[in-house]
Amino acid sequence: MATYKDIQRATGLSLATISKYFNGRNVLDANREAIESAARELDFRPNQFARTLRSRRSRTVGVLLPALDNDFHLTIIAGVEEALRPRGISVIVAASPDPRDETVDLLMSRMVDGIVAVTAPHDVPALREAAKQVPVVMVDWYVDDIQADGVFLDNAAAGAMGAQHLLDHGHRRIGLVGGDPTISSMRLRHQGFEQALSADGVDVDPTLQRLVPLTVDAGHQAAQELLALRPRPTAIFTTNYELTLGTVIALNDSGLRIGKDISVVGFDGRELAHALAPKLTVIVQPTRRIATHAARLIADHIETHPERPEPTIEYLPAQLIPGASVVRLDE
Amino acid sequence: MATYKDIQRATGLSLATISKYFNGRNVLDANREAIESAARELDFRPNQFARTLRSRRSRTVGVLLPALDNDFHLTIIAGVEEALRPRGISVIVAASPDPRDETVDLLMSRMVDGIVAVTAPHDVPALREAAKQVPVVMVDWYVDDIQADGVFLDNAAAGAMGAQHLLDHGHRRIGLVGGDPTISSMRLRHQGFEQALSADGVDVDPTLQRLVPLTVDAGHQAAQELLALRPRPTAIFTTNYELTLGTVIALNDSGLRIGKDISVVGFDGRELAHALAPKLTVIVQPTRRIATHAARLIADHIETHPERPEPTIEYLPAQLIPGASVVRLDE
DNA sequence: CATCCCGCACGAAACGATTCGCTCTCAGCC
DNA sequence: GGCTGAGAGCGAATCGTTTCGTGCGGGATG
Repeated sequence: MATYKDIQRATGLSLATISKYFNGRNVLDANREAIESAARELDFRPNQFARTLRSRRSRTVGVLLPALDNDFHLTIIAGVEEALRPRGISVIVAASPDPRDETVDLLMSRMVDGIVAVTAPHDVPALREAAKQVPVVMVDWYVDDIQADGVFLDNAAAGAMGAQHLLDHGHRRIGLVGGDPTISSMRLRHQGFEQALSADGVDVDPTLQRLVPLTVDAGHQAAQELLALRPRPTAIFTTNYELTLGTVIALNDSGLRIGKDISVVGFDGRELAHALAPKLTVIVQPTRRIATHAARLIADHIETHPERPEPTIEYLPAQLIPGASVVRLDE
Repeated sequence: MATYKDIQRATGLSLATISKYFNGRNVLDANREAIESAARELDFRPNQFARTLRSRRSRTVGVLLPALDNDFHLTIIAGVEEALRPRGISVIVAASPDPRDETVDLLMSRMVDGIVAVTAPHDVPALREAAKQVPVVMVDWYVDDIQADGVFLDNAAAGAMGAQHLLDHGHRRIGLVGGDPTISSMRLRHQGFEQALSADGVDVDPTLQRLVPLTVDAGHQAAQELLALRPRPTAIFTTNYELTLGTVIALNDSGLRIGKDISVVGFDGRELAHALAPKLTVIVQPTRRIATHAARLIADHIETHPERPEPTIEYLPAQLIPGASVVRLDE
């Protein structure tokens, strides 16, 4: 690998000038050309590690995740990488299911210039520290008392949207398969759901609700329980993709026909929704755009280094993709 | 951030000794304890960049991908990261849809210790170069004439498996929705399919085959074309997830009932397969295990540095997950 | 015409580790 | 008792950049 020294030998310029060139600062036209041709000749690329060591900037951002086993998290990585690549910023992935802070430390020891954090609560102390040193953007999971930007789905509105759609079709006895309320997004979707019911004068009935871990199996079981109730709910709303999947499987197994015998509004999984017959009506979040926004916030911070204005929190709206899984109930 | 110098100040040891300790080499017990307590005290973590600059080892592997928009690629990232995390190796993601080699160069300039390459043909020249400098493991896409390990699905067997399952159920007129044969995996699945037919004495009929780009829309259209044939194929085999999705949608739209009026064997998408009613019979590849194997090969190379034995190529078997989408044809 | 800047270039000192020779100690052995 | 060699420590050089403090030449200014 060629170094500045090789370029120096070829051009006669000082290392400082060469450095300037590669950092986009002004250099005499003649020198610029000399450097460019030498660099081309030598197939030169600046050594990132030397750069980072000296300048303490790595042009790398870390994506911090609790796990890597679901589509949401994977899509976040993809979106961030895609948004940052054109700016010449690399992405380093760090995931940790176990409740230790060392993952954040790992990123910090790699001198990331910023962190996109889809974090679970256990990482919070280290993350709070990290946020004092580099820009942090929170995604999906809300954390209090932290100097960080955030990009979130408007979860309450998403929950309300699902409920409202069912209410508009005449449903009053609506089952909910929701997630553990210690997860902020799940809590908010649940709240939105209940508020929409109340606003329409429908009593909130806790026996129709199941708040469970975010797995297919848990969703499956929760849906089975709801189906066993008498009278049965006329509709089920699920607030997470895995739960939706479990619910759909439970309904198929039960012999009930979605969109005929029972109505369903699912969450995320546009592809799945489209492939089912009848197509599933779902609330989808703009995951890719969430990632892109987060990446943009980070990149802006990195490029305009010192100034750190007040944290920005963005809420992106969910969207209802109509299928044929909701029956209109005539009174 | 504390440095070796701070530890030196605290312990009175030389930098060389401290370095030894942090590289797992032997140090007197007394010194070991002194360093450990000083490090704890100072919350010390060695600076990765200084390390890498000097030692030319980064404890980082690059994952090179043509895109980040499908489940296979994302799962590869996840699997590699998960397998490497316990070994203290980080993952850096590089994706590039456009036919330039600079992505590989990016990884090399980040001094990755190895590359897991799910690459498209355009990256090949740079990748070949890279393979001379660091261990490379190819995944999914086969590349000739390269000094690299490989982990692949046994694609021919997978293709044969799908065909055989349909043959065993009495199907003779089997439509194929397959992928562009310039993609090695697609070509092999196709070949396996045809060989299974021939071995069973069934003529290969090109009019029943559609080899198209790997998108839902292309699959949708290909399936529509097959359905328009007279006589209609009694079964369709798809050799890729996106194609499966498109085919299922086309079948639903057509009003034909999968598992009654027509049989289907899909590819990948275990979740989707499970949620459909009736469940879809699919051939699935062990994507996560492919990633894990690739990661292990890389890690082994990294940890036993100098020796580079003959390339290892591993083939992992696909698995047939039975659903209820294949009818038994009685003659 | 002397003066003041401004834009660039330059040499040298970091950045924080690893590594290359050496030196020192001490145990084992004939 | 002297010789040998293994094991561990040490100082100094080094990796490839960035950055700081200067110096220099020339156009604008009064």
